[in-house]
Amino acid sequence: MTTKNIQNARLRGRPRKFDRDAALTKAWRSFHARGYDQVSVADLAADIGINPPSLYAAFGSKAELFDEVAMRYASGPGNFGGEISAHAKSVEEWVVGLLNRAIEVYTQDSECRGCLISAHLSGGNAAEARRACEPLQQATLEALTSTATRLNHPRPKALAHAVSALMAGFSAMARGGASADELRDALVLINLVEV
Amino acid sequence: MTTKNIQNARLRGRPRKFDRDAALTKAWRSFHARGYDQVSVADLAADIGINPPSLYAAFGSKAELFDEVAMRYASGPGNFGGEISAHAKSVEEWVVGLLNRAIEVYTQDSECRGCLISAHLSGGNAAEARRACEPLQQATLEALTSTATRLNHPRPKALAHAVSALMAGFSAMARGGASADELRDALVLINLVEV
DNA sequence: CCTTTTATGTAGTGATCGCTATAAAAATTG
DNA sequence: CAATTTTTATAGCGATCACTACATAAAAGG
Repeated sequence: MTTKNIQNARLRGRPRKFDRDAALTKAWRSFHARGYDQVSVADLAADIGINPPSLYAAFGSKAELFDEVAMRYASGPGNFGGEISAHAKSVEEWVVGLLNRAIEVYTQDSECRGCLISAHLSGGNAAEARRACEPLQQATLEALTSTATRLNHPRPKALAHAVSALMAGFSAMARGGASADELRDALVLINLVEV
Repeated sequence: MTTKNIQNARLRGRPRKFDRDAALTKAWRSFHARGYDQVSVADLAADIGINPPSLYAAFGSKAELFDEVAMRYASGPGNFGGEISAHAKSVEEWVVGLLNRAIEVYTQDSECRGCLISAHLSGGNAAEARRACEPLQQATLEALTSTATRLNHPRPKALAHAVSALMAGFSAMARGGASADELRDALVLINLVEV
């Protein structure tokens, strides 16, 4: 490590023509909207406004690009539960807040509906896409269990599975075209009991 | 219609080498296990034990084969809710019976987990597969609404959406590897209120 | 200036995709 | 038997896939 990898360190060669971060956002939207298998490398390159060799130089491969997109999503827009979980004072407040927020997030963008991770795990996508999403889904399940434990729920793992199932269900419904109102109407009928 | 299309009427040409019904079952298992996009026509033909031209002669195209598989599934193993809905005497009995049965069905076959229809709607599968599943999912939602109405639930559409979301969630969890016990433990924490 | 380094655009690679042209095989019909 | 009908297997179609070899362009270092 003789040369520092500081963000704005001027690199030697020809400067990159495109913004790597904006490219990741474009790729994310395509993957989220259509799914890993339905987005070709040519599609991605065209969306970003570059040619395939530039995409490979910047991201390695389609699978590695998806890895990066999925991790970015999981710690960004897909992590809406983090703050809610951290501030919740009771199981009821937590679960109601989380599920209502999920409904909002899953329906607010008409192109990118539902959860990117859930969609790529439950559907029939390529093995490399599922492999990228599995640890992220596992981390979410562990975070839910941890919060349920902190809030003194008697069965934290079962509650985490219940919340996870509901979020996956809302994601699937949202991707199938259900509106936020329809999902909210459904949610008010669902109670998660404490024993 | 001079010649009757009776099932066992001897047809003229060379007899078919394979059993069409057994072929549909093989195709169903492949589509269910791996998803429409991950199963090639060559895969299907090899599973059935025939060559691609025989598959096209019998089923028309990959999309039409999937159509037939999906409709067969929706009126067969995917229709486990029909009997439960017909016999239920109360909303609670109905919903609990339906969801427990869904957990069984979605986890009993280690290769074909979850719901074929839900998986192809929520994931990123080809447009032709989604198009085949949409009316089947819609029919299920209408059947749920109808039963909720018959059982005098005050908000039948909302309850149908809630039950549908839970089933889609269990399907996604099952496809992600959740066990029947984990899903049952989650289910006992979920109550669907009547108002 | 020249060298080095990195990114770029053109133009492909081999593999696989869904699908089919063609002719032989296997049955019924007359 | 020959004619007709349908299925079969072989072989390969054009299109698209993820990916890359190659030469050039654009920057920094010396």
